[in-house]
Amino acid sequence: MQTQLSCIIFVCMRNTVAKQAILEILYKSETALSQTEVQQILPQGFCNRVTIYRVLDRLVKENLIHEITNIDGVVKYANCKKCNKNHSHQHLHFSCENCNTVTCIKSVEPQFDLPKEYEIKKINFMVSGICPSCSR
Amino acid sequence: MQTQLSCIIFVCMRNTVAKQAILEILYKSETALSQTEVQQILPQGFCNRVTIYRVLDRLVKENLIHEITNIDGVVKYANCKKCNKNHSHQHLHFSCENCNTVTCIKSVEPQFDLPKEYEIKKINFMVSGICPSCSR
DNA sequence: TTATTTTTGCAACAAAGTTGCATTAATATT
DNA sequence: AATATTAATGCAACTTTGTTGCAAAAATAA
Repeated sequence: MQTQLSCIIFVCMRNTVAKQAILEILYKSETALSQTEVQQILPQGFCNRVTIYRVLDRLVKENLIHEITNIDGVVKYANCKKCNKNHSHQHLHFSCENCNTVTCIKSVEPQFDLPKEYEIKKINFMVSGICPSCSR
Repeated sequence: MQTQLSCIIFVCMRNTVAKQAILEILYKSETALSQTEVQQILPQGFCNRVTIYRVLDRLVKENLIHEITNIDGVVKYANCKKCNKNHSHQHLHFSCENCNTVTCIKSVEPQFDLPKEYEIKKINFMVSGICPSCSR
């Protein structure tokens, strides 16, 4: 099974209305979105909030989106449009205290060396402050 | 007012029993601790959990400890023993999926350049996986 | 068209964290 | 040393985020 949606091709997971809608929202969004924010964008009563959580989980597993834990602890999701193929997600994320948006800064990948005894599975590089639009 | 406690000198905040105990726990700990973990170390019924949250907040304001948002969204706190004087907290934190500990790796400070339009206030560099003790 | 398997909705729950307010404790003042 | 002041605490109630089990519905496969 293989289905085409606006920007990308995906396989494996069932192609439900909820999945299509949520994926489309994330691919159109310039910023990372939380479950709550996705729900606010979806038409009222479109689907249950648990469904949104579950769809987001599956999209992560399929490497179509990635998870970012914001500095306030809330998880946000961003599309993998310009992410590296290896899905390390080492790029920086900026969280604006003012407008409360989280943005992927895919051009900035902080470099570091960790002793090889550490087995790295996930990276979450988060910087918060005031974003360019809010600071002018 | 100025009081001496085991490792450091602090000013300003009232020197309560709860504060002393919590600060001491954090200065003796090799790993970052959550509110829940601090509570488990304190003697049973030592103080209310809300008090722990509030003491932790105040210790952060006084730059005696720093906040780390773990990859699972839970906030942990670590002492500032070997932190830079500027309190940027740019060092890496490692979260072990296995033993669920978060450790400051103060010797590793990932480097990056962000356009100056971004006003940086907080840094949260988090890497998760398997720590050395769990991987052997 | 039917069988199979995944997805969804619902209700209930859990964990982390916050708030308001009255009481208590620390510090400052006299 | 006694009292006044202000900060810290306890308690109860609440909010938000996220999770789980299970029956019903929807996708896909046969």
